[in-house]
Amino acid sequence: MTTRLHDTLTGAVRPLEPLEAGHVRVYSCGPTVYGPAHVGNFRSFLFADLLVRHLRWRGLRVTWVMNLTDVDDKIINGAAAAGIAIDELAERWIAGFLEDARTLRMSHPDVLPRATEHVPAMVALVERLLAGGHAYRTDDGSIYFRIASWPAYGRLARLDPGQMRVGERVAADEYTKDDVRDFVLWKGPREGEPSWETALGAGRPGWHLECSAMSMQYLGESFDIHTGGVDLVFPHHEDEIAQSEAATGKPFVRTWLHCAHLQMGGRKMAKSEGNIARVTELLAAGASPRALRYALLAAHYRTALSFSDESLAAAAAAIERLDALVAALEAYRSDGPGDPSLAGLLGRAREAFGTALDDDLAISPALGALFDLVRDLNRRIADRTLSSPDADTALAALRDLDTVLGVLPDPADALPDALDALLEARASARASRDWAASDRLRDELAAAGILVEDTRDGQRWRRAGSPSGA
RNA sequence: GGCGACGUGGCGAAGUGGCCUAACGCGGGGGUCUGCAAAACCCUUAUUCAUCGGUUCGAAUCCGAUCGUCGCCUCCA
Repeated sequence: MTTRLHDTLTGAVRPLEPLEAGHVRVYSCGPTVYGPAHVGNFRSFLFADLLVRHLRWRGLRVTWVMNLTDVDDKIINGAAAAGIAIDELAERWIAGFLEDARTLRMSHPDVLPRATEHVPAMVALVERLLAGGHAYRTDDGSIYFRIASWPAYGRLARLDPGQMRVGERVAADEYTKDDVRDFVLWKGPREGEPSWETALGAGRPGWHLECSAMSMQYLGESFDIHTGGVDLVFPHHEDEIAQSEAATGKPFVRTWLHCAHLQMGGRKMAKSEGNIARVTELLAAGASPRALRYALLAAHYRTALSFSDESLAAAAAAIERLDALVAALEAYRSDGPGDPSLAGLLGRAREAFGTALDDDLAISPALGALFDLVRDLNRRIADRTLSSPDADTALAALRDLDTVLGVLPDPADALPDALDALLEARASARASRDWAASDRLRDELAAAGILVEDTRDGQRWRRAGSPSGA
């Protein structure tokens, strides 16, 4: 069984065949660190995370690189507005990004290269393009890529360069270039902007350049998968292909993966639309991190996903269902002989789950398989057909699937002594059938975020997940 | 003006020629269990897949038209 993925360039769903057997190289366009990322940005990061987790779960080695764009117009403007250096602004929001990523349980990329630390590699790339006749200088010290020198331009985005409405919504460029469609590789020095002294002269790199230079530095001139949001298809990735392939003469990326937009209020979530939600704000409003992760992951990556209070609440409820099962399995005790049907049940669930994700990361049927399993396990718990070891086996199976999803609660950590004492007090109150005391202690624990439930195995507890921003 | 995606129950979302009188999650209604509660389980909640027409023995799934929504062509995940 091989994972199949939809490639934007060819429009086909094809089996993933890594250039190096057993080792997949993945590059993901990361954040521009001029402010906090919104959850729409995180949809694309988490979809890449899902991809990486799934490939690793399938036993493949994955090298995952995600860039940090720490120099561009927005950062320059933002730093100027705040009266600080661009480095300072970038540092602040890199820290913010990493914090949000941790909160949302995103796997840590193997490399998080920063653009400002890779200027020499970018300069070298531009030199190759100049030497090959694919780039030219202008009077202000800028260097542009000559689209006319690259006939394949427009293939990724399926745009006909002749039909492009370039310039219509863009004021006449302040830089002078031969053709309005040419894109900048290197921006000449300007007053008040950071500048690097390089073999190309003074200036700073254009945005598209960094991804080509850094991806090729860490993953090779040809690599397996490149991910990003659909809004990067044009011009960003189109330009990356042109400058990379024109420089190396080799195919740049084998498979292009693009996730659709996260929508809020029926429109794409975007700062310019004013309809954004940020991780820290949502958490402050009471959202649970795992519910947020689930909400961003729960629809197929190539379909628009709507985000709302309702979707977050639904995600929180789904997470609660998983939490309740985990708590039930952890508390389950039975000396019974065990359930002979369990192994088959778990095997079929894993099979269905994996098969779904192999099909271009089809998350919906994968979640369907997961929740079918949840119901079947709950039934067995209610019917008490499982043995204690069976419960452990089932829990391990759930945790195995969760290697990919990353939404189950952490293994129950110890409670503070004070709360532990309340639990014990409640247990003895129940033993003496002192319902008033028992109920009062249950309320106290609930107020402390601990949900207590009574079963024939005695009372069991779990931490309350914050049910969305209710 | 060009290119593209999509329209499935109260909401979200699978399914792309017969096993679909349509998965899964959320929500609603009824029930079981329970000291109470919670959780869980059971039953129920679309004879229907934007509309119209066509192809086919057979269509949510293919074709055409119409209406509607969203996205890209510009910084953008």
